[in-house]
Amino acid sequence: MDATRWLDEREDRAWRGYRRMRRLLDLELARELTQDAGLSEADYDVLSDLSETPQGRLRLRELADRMLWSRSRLSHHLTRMQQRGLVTRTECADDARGSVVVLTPAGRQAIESAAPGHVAAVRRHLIDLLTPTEIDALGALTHRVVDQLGGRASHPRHDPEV
Amino acid sequence: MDATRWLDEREDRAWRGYRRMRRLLDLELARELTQDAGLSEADYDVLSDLSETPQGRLRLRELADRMLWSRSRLSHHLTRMQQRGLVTRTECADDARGSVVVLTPAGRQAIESAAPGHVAAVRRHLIDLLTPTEIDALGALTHRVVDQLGGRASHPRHDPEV
DNA sequence: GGCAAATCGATGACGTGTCAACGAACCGCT
DNA sequence: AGCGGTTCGTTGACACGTCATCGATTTGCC
Repeated sequence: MDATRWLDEREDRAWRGYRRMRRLLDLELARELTQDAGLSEADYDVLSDLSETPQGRLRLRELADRMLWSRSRLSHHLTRMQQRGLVTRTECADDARGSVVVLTPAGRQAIESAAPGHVAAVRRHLIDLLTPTEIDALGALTHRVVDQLGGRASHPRHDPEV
Repeated sequence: MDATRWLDEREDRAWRGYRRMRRLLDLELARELTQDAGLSEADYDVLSDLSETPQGRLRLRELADRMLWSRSRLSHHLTRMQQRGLVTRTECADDARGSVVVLTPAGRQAIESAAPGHVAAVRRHLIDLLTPTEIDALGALTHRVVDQLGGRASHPRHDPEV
């Protein structure tokens, strides 16, 4: 019994479009970002999240959760960013296991000078191409999907089982 | 003159939602795919594109272009898939430089048994969560963005300049 | 207090993607 | 036919992500 409900024409169009947009948008934004600011998207996201905190500092675990990254990935990536002088690691006061990621002046400088161009690129290639209605629809739809996928769970879920 | 037009609340909601959905949806679909079919998303896409051709064969260049992959990436990936017996390489009749990727019976078997589950997952986590209006909006919006980014161009664009 | 279980972050091995470079073949022009 | 420029696909080195594992600590429970 092949009861598979394949995608109809409209669904297929949406799905293929989504995947294609996903790929092209990523390539282009990454390209402009490295070219204009010497940062990867990963770098940008780390710096961005850090700069949104009052102190420019976050517990490693907290940062990983916000970004939906594994701690391992973040740890590796921070090692590289640290070598470039964008962030530093500090001991965590209230938990001797933990470490705190801190934005360096150079890091803050980097994100602040990269942000305007990046936002402009996001506008140029996505936001400004949509109608207000579409913006709202996209916001609604994506959040619904995220909620359904359990947006709060950290990423490397060891399957809490049932 | 900091004339940067930052994202307003709605735009920000759409942009963050998109990125979060992108990440979570990918993780979940990849997880189910490996678990249920022993395939990565990359494997699935390669097999899927191949199986959509009448002969189950495509010029390497052609496949790379369709997938928006670099030839290098595809070549590396095919080497691995070939070792697993999912595809083979054949010489190209009308161009001695080229090679043709061919779906093996095992490869066809793999995609055919993986497809129903994958489509079901796409429905469960995305398509079936959207209203018909949203489906159409998503289709329209993504295609517009893709067109604007020059959807036809192969990926490693050596900037045709101007 | 004391002990098992869980959490935190780092690390090494490995799979995968990117980039630059290459040889081979094709194309267009003379 | 010959020659330069281009395209095809492969390869090796390197950057990045994942997974399993580890030591150190914290937490929960008795």
